[in-house]
Amino acid sequence: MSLKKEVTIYDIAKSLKLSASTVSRGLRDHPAIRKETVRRIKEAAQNMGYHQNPFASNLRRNRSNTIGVILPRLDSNFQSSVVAGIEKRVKQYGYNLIISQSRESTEKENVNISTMYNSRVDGLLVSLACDTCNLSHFDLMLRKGIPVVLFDRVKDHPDYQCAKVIIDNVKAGFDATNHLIEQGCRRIMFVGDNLISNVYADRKEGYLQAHSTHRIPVDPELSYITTLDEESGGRVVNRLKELRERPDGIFAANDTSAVSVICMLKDRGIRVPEEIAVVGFNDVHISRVIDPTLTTIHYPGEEMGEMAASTLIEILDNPDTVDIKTVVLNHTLIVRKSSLRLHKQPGIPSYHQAGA
Amino acid sequence: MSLKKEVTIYDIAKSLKLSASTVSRGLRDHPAIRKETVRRIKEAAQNMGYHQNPFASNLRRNRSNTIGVILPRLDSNFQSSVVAGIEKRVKQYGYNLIISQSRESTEKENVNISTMYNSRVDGLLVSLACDTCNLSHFDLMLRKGIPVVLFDRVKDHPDYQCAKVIIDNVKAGFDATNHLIEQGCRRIMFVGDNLISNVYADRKEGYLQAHSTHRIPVDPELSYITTLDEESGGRVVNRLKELRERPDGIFAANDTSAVSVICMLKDRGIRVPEEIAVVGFNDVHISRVIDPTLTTIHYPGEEMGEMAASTLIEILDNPDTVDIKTVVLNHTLIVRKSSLRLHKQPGIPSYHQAGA
DNA sequence: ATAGAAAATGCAATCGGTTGCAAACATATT
DNA sequence: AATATGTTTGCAACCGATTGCATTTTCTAT
Repeated sequence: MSLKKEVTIYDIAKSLKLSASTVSRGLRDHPAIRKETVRRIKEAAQNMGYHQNPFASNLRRNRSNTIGVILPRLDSNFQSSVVAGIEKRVKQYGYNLIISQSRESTEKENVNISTMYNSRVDGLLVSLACDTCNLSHFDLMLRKGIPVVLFDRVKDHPDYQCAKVIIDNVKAGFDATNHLIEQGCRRIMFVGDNLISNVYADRKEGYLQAHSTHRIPVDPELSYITTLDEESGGRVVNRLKELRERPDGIFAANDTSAVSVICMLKDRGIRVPEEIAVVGFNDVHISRVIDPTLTTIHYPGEEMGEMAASTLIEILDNPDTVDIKTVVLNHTLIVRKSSLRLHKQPGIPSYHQAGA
Repeated sequence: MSLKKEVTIYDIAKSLKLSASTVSRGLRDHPAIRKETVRRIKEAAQNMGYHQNPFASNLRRNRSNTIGVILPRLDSNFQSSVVAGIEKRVKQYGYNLIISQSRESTEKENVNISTMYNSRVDGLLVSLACDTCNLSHFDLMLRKGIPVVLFDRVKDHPDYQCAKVIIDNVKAGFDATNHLIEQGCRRIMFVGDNLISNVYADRKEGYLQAHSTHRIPVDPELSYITTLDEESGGRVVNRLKELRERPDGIFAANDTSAVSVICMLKDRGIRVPEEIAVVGFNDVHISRVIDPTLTTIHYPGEEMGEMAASTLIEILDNPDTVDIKTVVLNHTLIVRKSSLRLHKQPGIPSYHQAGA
């Protein structure tokens, strides 16, 4: 297929009457090579159009310079901005990225791990599938000492420590629910996905804690678990009919669901926030566009991606000295119209725009 | 770092008292190897936990089994669903994926191409940055015979044929504009991004053609070029004030912009669609959620990704016999409320839900 | 039983860098 | 001038799989 042969370090060596080792070292700025020689080598490489062959290099060094990413889905607003952040940071440090989606299935996750393993990734960045209940399928990696950094959807491994980048979902769930309570809601529905996932379990925990802080009893009937997709609103609204008493607030654990809920409530002629106040989670673009605009928890996807990537790269660069940490990023409650039932109070702005 | 050494074909060979060549051939089902031997080899490989070392293999075969993807941004609804489609198809055929974003800059695009070249990708899938006006930075790849498949945002190369996967943007622009005209609009504003990009230029061409078909004069003042981001609505609405006569319809060349426009129009108390009808492009989720729901052009992102990947893989598998083709996917006009100014006519449903 | 063909396996070179260690060269010290 | 010390460079053995060609084994036909 290709006509021209690739230029190799041997070609450079020959043209400069040096050995391949010297060229190899020169190109990587090895201190033992004289500066002048390094200059000549790099100049020749430039002129001859040399490109390092990563396979040869990786084969010898037993390293791939590649980081693998496994996440539930790429076609999600939030997750793709995380990937954008990862890509940005990883490129900065000269790593490559290979990406695959688990489509929320532990089984596919497992297949992806094998693929990543076979591609000899140096490290892994993972946000777990919804129904992943333990990390045993990562043992293959972990036993080999390949670092795994988890972000957003995380779990603990009984034997290995993994670095994590998360937000405080309990606190965030608390903030969301607390806000609804302060707005006068007393029967608040929680809409979450699979509680195996830390994000939903923790958000629910925060929901419960807010109730107990305010000494408001929790009606277990008001917790509703369902796939938080674009159609979830219909299911939530149907569920309302089955309840003995209608809720006056809904805390949905993601914006997609919250938005869908608002649409369906409006469809049924239920006023938001007057009859039912709604709070979502994620602060994706759509929450600023829906009418009424959606009160939600903001957390920084791109930053989370960058942080996860930095954390992994730090581990790769200092495999022995670095300590495995958990980074907790800040979240913010963004109050918009979907939850505002009180008149504005002086000094308390009723409407915040999301930062940046 | 890693404790256990990897199992190699030499280990398998030793345990079976065969040569490494036979093992290598056996694992790849070479016809010269006796079936029984193949079975034994594969069994041993399985038991010993053998994983092929792709670097050794790639080094020798001068192939990477990796496909590179370059696109403007990952954190876009549409583009991430394209990637989802690519990922799905590429995995099916046993290829790896490396992904990078140009962030709409030709310069970054160029850097990405170099990186991809250095990683020795077997082929490239590209959606061009907005300001990319020619394909000369791909010469490095093309001269080496590395196939490049373009999707969505495409261009022609004077010397090399590249396969393409697109929609008929002229026709789509026509459909959108034609619909507005049929709804009674006579002064239709076109909002597009950089006309260097085929997608915007073609959509505008369709806009013009629709006018000429209906013998409606086009007021050049009504074409407005701006970055089609989440803030574009403000700029569009400001622009309205500068016009001698206000438009009665707006065709925005993507949904993000159309949605932003609707929000800003509502803000100013201008009724949609009664005073100004709006049509968008892409049919992203948000267009079903905004009030009024957005009339838009639907086109299949995931399918486009799958198609682009299939096309590339076909070229890779038959480098000599395959012919370089352009695949044109279907688009559909999805009529929703943002453009509906006429009373419903019997037999013509006024509201379509997007398929699937 | 045996030549000749066909099938199965092995040898050894190769892909292109990397790296421990030895060798060559340069400079400093006495 | 000779020794010691430091600086540069080269040798050669890898890393693990692939592949053209030679060799061995097995099968077929006479």
